[in-house]
Amino acid sequence: MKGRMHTLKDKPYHHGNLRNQLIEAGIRLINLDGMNSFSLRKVAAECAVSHTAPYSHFKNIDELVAAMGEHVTSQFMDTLHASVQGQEGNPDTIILLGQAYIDFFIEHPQYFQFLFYHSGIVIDLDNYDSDSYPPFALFRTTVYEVFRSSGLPESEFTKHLVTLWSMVHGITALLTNNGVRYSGNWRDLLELKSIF
Amino acid sequence: MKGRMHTLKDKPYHHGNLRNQLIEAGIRLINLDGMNSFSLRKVAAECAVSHTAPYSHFKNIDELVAAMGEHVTSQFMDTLHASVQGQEGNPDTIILLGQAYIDFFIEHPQYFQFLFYHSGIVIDLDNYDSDSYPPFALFRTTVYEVFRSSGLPESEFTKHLVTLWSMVHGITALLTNNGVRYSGNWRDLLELKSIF
DNA sequence: CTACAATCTTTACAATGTTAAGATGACAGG
DNA sequence: CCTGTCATCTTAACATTGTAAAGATTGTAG
Repeated sequence: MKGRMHTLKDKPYHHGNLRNQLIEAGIRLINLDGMNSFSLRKVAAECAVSHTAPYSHFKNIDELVAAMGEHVTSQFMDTLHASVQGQEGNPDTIILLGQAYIDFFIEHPQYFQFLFYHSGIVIDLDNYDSDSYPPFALFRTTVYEVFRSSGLPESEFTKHLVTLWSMVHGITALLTNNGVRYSGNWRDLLELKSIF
Repeated sequence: MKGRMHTLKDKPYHHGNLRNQLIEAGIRLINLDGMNSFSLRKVAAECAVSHTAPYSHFKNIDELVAAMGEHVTSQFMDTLHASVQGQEGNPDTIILLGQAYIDFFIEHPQYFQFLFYHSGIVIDLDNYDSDSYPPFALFRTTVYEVFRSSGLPESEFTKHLVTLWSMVHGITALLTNNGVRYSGNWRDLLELKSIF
C-alpha cells in the first residue's frame, strides 16, 4: 500500500496519497463514534489538510462515504471468503459463512449501520444476475451449492436463501444496534442450524 | 384530537397544542424523506412557528425525535395488537404477528431506520423482565404462549424466540432498506412457518 | 387587576457541506 | 533550464443546521 507508482487511480501528488488517507481516516472515525458524529471536516482535519481538500478527490461527502463503504466491503468479503476456504462440499459451510457474517459486525459494531444505511449500496432482489452486492452474491452461491445436494425442488431455493439471510442479517441488526443491550454470546441466542 | 381540555400533558397555550403538532409534523417529514433530510427547523416551519419554539417543549432535537418515536411505536403496537386480536390459542398467531410486523414497516418504509436507529429505543436482552421495548415484549409473550404448548424444553425458548424475531426483523430490515430493490411480495421471499 | 410563569420570537454563534477563486508545485515539452 | 499546464491544495464566502440567551407575549392564579 506504500511504494506504488502513480496510476490514474491513486494520486500521491502534493500531500501524497491523500485520497487513501481520507478513506482510512474516515473509517477510523466510523469505528470510534459511528455515523452520528461523522463529518467531512473532521476527516480532513485528521489528515491535516484544509476542509475543502477532499473535494479534489471526491465530488461530495457521499462519494467519500461510498469509497469508505467499498473499502469496508472489501474487508468484509475477505473475512467471508476466509471463513469458507477449503470447506467445499461441507454442508455446514452455510453456518460458517453465517457466523462470519455475524462476527464481522460484532467486531465492528458501527459498520452495520454505516454499510447498510449510508454507504449507498444497492441490492437487487429482482435480478440476481445483475451486479449484486458482493457479500450477498457470495451468500447466494454458497447456499446454492448446499441446497443443490439437498433434494429440495429448485423453485424453493429463493425462499430458503432469503430466509437464511434474513435470520443472519436480522440478528446482526439487533446485536449491533446501539439501543440493544446484550452481554452474552450470540450463539446462545440463535440456532443457525436446522434450516435445511 | 381537537377539543381536549388542558391537561398537564398537552399544552394549548399561545399557539395551541404546538407540542403535538410538532410531533405530527415531524412524523410527516419522516414519511416523506426519511431521517436524512429531517431537521428541527423544517418541523418548526411546518408548524409556522419560529425555529426555536420547539425548545419550549423539548430539551433538544433528540427529545423531539424520541417523542415522535413513542408516537410511532404506539401506532406500531396498535397494529400488532389488532393482528392477534381474537386469535388466542391459534398456533398461527406467531405468523400473524410476524406478518403484521413486516407489513407495518413495508407500509411505512422510513419508520424502520427511524425507530431503530434514531428514536433512542432501548432493548435489554439480558433482563427480559425489565421494561423492554413494547413490540418485543408483545412478541415474546405471544411466542411463549405457542411455545408452551409445543412440548419443547423451556430452556430452548429464548433461542426459538430470538431466531423468529431475527428472521422477521431481518427481512424487514432488508425490504425497507433504501438500497434494496424488490418489486414483488415479501411472502414469496420468506417462509415464516416451519420454525416450530 | 397584577404578577407569575409558560410560551414564543429575535438575535447570535458554532459546526457543517459546498462553491468559487486563487495559490502551489510536479512534470512534460521546448 | 525554463515555462506553461494541470492536478492538488488553501482561503474566503455562503447556506443550513442545532442551540443558547435575552426579551416579548399572553393565559391564568391570586
